[in-house]
Amino acid sequence: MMAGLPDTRLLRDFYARPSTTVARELLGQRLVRILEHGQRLSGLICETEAYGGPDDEASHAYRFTRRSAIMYGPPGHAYVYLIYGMHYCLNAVTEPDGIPGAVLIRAILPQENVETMRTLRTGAADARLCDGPGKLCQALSITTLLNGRDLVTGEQLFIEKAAPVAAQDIVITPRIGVRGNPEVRNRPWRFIWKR
DNA sequence: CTCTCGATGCGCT
DNA sequence: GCGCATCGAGAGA
Repeated sequence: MMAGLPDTRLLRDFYARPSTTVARELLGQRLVRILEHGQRLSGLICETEAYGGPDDEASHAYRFTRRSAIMYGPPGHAYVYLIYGMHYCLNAVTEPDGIPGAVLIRAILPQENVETMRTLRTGAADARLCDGPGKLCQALSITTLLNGRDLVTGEQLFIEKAAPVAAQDIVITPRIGVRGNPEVRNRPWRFIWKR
């Protein structure tokens, strides 16, 4: 970025906080993907989930493995993984370096260059373009090629500060697809922006 | 609208 | 070899 120009990108300190705080505050922020040919795709984040470490059996970082290592590393990086052999999921790594955590981005409201997203998601109705973690990755052309990218300094994937979301417009529920003991299952770690 | 089910590759035990 | 932080198609209500 050019010195002297206003920078709206979320900075390292934003991510270096508890995962639940980051998950809540990511609502309303703008996820930006710059394609190889320079086209800018974006959408406002409207659904997130927080994931923890060894105290959270629903999290990949429940154990330290090669895949989950990134969640133990410095905040503000992308964690992208393949699920069910065909869909990708995008997370932002949270918590200070050494403390595991991440926020799964589950849905966005498409904003810029929606025509391109439609091309990447042929057959999907507009209302269904980006309303799931695998869907938004397909719409924004996000794959494991972007795993580990720095969201604070990178050029192809980052998050910009946008209008804050009022607390009254946020619905909080347990996370989707989580099994295991009820205490973990029922944690209110899913955040939805109801517009 | 709801429910069920198959696809498909890889990380981990 | 098992199971997955999912999606879309198809059936039924």
